[in-house]
Parts: sequence; structure tokens; C-alpha cells
Amino acid sequence: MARRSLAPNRRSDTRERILESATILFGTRGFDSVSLDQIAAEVGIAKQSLLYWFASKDDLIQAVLVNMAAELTVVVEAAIRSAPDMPLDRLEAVIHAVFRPAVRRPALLGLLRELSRLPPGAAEHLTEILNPLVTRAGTWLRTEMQAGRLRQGDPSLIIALVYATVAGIATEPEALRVVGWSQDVIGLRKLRNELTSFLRAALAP
Amino acid sequence: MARRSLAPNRRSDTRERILESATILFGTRGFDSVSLDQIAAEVGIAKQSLLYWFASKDDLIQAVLVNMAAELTVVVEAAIRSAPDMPLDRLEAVIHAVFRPAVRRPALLGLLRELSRLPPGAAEHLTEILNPLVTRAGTWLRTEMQAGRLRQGDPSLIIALVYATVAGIATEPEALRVVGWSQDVIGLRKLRNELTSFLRAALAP
DNA sequence: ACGGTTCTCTACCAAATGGTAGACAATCTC
DNA sequence: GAGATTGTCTACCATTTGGTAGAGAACCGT
Repeated sequence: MARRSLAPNRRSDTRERILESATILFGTRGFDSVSLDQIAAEVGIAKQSLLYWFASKDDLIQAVLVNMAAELTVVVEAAIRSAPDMPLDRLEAVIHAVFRPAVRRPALLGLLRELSRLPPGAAEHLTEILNPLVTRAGTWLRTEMQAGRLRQGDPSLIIALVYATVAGIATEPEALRVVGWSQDVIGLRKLRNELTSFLRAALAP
Repeated sequence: MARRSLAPNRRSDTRERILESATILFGTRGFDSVSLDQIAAEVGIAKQSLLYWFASKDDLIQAVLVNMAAELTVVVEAAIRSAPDMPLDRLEAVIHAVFRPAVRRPALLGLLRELSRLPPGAAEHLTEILNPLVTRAGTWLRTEMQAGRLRQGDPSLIIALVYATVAGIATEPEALRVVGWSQDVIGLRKLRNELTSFLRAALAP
């Protein structure tokens, strides 16, 4: 076995490799559908090595979720900071920023969806992490609405609607396949443009 | 056991009770996360009685999916037929019709989402059933766009976007909870109104 | 009344699952 | 160089899973 010949110690990156594989598998197939053996096989280690880094499957799930939340917030915050001031343009910038990682790594938003399936309380930690982002978006929407630069509406529900649209598009390739969409470069650009047009129209005053 | 005292024969409705429980469980928690034992327990029968009606778990899944597709098409077709002629009003009528079953039985749209998780090919049958509905919606959108009564865009992707929005809202109570939404009568009405406003704005010319 | 059909059940089973115990080797500390 | 630490592994284990075999009760047609 190739791995055997490597020095096993010395600051192994095993933990991160496990997180990466687990993110993809959990995000695309769901927590219950993916076994520790599968993840270990994907990484190329024994299950017990995995359990050395994460004491239990629940531990691994938590770590994967925290990781994903951090990654998402980084992407979104960066996009917000370097975005133009007009709300619709800013929205489009964020979508542009999120679109590539979202479509190329559907697991990220897929994990967010999996939250509903976690035993109640297990997602508390996550919502705490994501809450600042959500409340910031809420107040921002509110002020822009009052300034007449966005359509009037309930900011909280608007957030949920935008999220549902983006997450749905990113995580349900099957639905896109049914309507005859092709996942190539052209298709991706068309999809992104249609998504931004859709949301611009939905939010324009 | 109470059930024991009933006559076991005589046109039992066991099959439908199994389908109903399986729909709810599969739709809300996913296929892999629900065991036959759980479904049987929910129905109040032994697992082997379940396996008498459905030869395997895959059989049960297929039956549940076909059932769901039929139910959805009935609701949608009925709403379309008894709807006004202007496209935005018609859309709103369909949403009104779908909204109650969708939110009160998230399992229906949840099942649709689960399709992505099925082994490739297992969903073929379903897409065949739903395809007529999708293509009809596509041609309808196209003609309305040409008549200038809807915003221009790619009809197929518009369908996917609308579906993503509705399905996401209906199947992710967790996301709504995060933005502080409450699932009571008032909340439901507010959500429905916001959803229709959102989609009207997104599709208006 | 009685043989076949329908329906539900108990008793198992092999495979997969999450997890424990502990051996063993490379490395670090001193 | 000795001993502790770190990281990976093999060998198990109890439980759960989807599924089989087959018994037996209630009903049906004749």
C-alpha cells in the first residue's frame, strides 16, 4: 500500500482530507446515506484512522458543518465588501461570487439543506454561526427598501426566498436535467445569467 | 394488539396506509434514513407484512414516487384548468393551489428533491411521468413571453427557477426558522403572499 | 364442509454500520 | 539512545438493515 511507505507522522493532512471528502459525500448524498467506511475508502485510509481524528460520526458531521459555514461566510463577506453600492448590482456580485463554488461544489449548499434532517438541536451551533450574516442581510434589505431601491416586502422572507432559489438551482442538477439543461461552460453561463435576471426582476422596486 | 382483532382479509387498506406513511417519512428524512422497520412501526404492522405488499424497499420507493407524481399532476392540472387567463394570475392560482399541500405535506416536494439521490436511472420512470407537465409549461411560457405578457427569458430555466423557489420554501422549514418565521396561520398567509409577490415580480414583463 | 387464496405474523439470516481494544511503527523530547 | 507521543492499522463487537422461509388465521368459491 502506497500510503504505508510514507512517514505516517509529521503533521499529517489527513484531517483535512477527511473533511473534504466528507463534505462532498455528505453534501451530495446526505448524512445517513454515507458510511464512515465509504468516507475512509474515499480518503484512502482505514475507518479507524478516521475515528482517530473524529471521535464519532456526529463529531465529523459537526466539523464538516462548521467548516462549510466558515467557508461560505468568507466567500459571501468578501463578495459583499468588494461589491458596488447599488443593491441590485451588489446582489448580482454576491451571486457571481457564490455561483461558481455553489455549482461546482453543490455539497456546500447541499449541507445547508441537510440541516433540516439533523436531530433537533444539532443544528443550533450552525445557526449561531450563520445568524450574523442573516441579520446583516436583513437590516441591509430593510434600509434599501426604505430608500426605495428595492421592492417592498418582508426582508426575512425575501432572504429565505433568494436562498431557496439559489440553493435549489445549485443542488438539484436532476431538476435542471429534466428541463433539458446541459452542464457545460455555456450552460453554466446561461444559468447564471438567467438566475441574476430572475432575482433582479424579483427584487427591483 | 387491537389490529389482531380485525378481520385480516376483506380488501385491506394496508397498502395505502403504507404508501402514506412511507411518503411522509421518505419525503422528510430521505430514502436511506428511513428503514422498513420504522415505516412498518408507523403503520402499525410487522415489517414482513410491508414486504408482502412491496417486494423490496426499492419497489416501495418506486410506488411512493409514482404516487406522488400522480398526486402533484392532479393538483397542478386542476389549478391550471380553473385559472384565469392572464399568465401572472394563472401562476398565482397555481401557487395558491400547490401551496397548501406543499407546506402542509412537505414530503411531496421533498420526494421530488430526493430524486437527485437515487441511483442514476431509477428516476427515469418519474421524469417520464412529469415530462408532459414540464413541456406544457415550457410552451405556455414561450407563447406568453412572445405575447409580451411575461418577462423574456429561457422558459426551461425559468421553470427550474420557479420550481427551486417553491420547493425550497416548502421543504426547508429550518431555513425559514433561521430568519424568524413562525409556522402558524398568519405566518403561512404572509409566506404565501410574499412568495406570490416575489414570483410575480420575477416574471412580470 | 373443505381446499385454495389472501393476509399477517414469528423466527431467522447475512451484510453493513458505528464504534472499541489494542498492537505497532515512525517520530519527537530529553 | 530511552521513553513518551502520534498516527495508522488489524481484529472484533453489538446493533441495525433489507430480505427469506414458512406457519397459521380468516375468508372465498364450490
